[in-house]
Amino acid sequence: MRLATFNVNSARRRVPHLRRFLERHSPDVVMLQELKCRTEEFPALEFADLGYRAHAIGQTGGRNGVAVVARVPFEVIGERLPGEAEDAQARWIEVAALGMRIGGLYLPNGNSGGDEGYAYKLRWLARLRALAADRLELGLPLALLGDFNVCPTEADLYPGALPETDALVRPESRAAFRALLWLGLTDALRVLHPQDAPWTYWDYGAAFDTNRGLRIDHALLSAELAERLVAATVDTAARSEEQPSDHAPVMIELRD
DNA sequence: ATGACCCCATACTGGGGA
Repeated sequence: MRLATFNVNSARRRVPHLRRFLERHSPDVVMLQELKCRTEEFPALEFADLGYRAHAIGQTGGRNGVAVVARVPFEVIGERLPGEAEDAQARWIEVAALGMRIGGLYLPNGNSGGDEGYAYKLRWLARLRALAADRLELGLPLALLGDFNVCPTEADLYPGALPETDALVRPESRAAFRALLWLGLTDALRVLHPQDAPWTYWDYGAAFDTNRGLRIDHALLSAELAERLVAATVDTAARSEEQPSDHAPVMIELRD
């Protein structure tokens, strides 16, 4: 079975790209981020003829937004990350599918909004860790897929691509990411490509042609799923198309 | 970092992204 995550940077603009991705790889479940539309504006019917059903969590104002697109049955478990009252930002979706629990997430960037913007990012990471710990305690096979907005190590960005003060590489961001791994989660792309894990994001402009990117979209797997992991890839074809997202899809394959 | 991106919206300029 194949699971994927794709930050589309506008769901409506990226319908052709997502359709081509679905046709190329036939993933069973795809978690989307940065819909940049309201729930009712998500183009769910654009994928129905390919056999996919969708559930979107949009947001007013053209910000954030996450969704699941799947060709297998799924149940939506949650639409907001627990732990913070009145969090209006659409950054989390949890589904039950294929006998596992799948979290789709769009972590706050943390570079805007000053100190409070970065504090919100760190709180979000702590809330994510608490949720993951709970699901693991229940014994649920868990996959966390999404745009984490964290380069876990210096190997996860083109040298000098970001200043040391950037919220994607700051020590507190990386420590919070490691704290997720300490729960027993496996970074799928890194474990299968220990020396040469590919980027998942390239800034618009010359970054893709010169391959100066970042690895910020991740698939973290609980132990039983990591034992079934046979492939983890970045679909760079999606990034090389016309009018692409600045992210490429990350896909993992698990033994049935 | 953003003249040299892109996307959205209380739009013809500004905020957010990473």
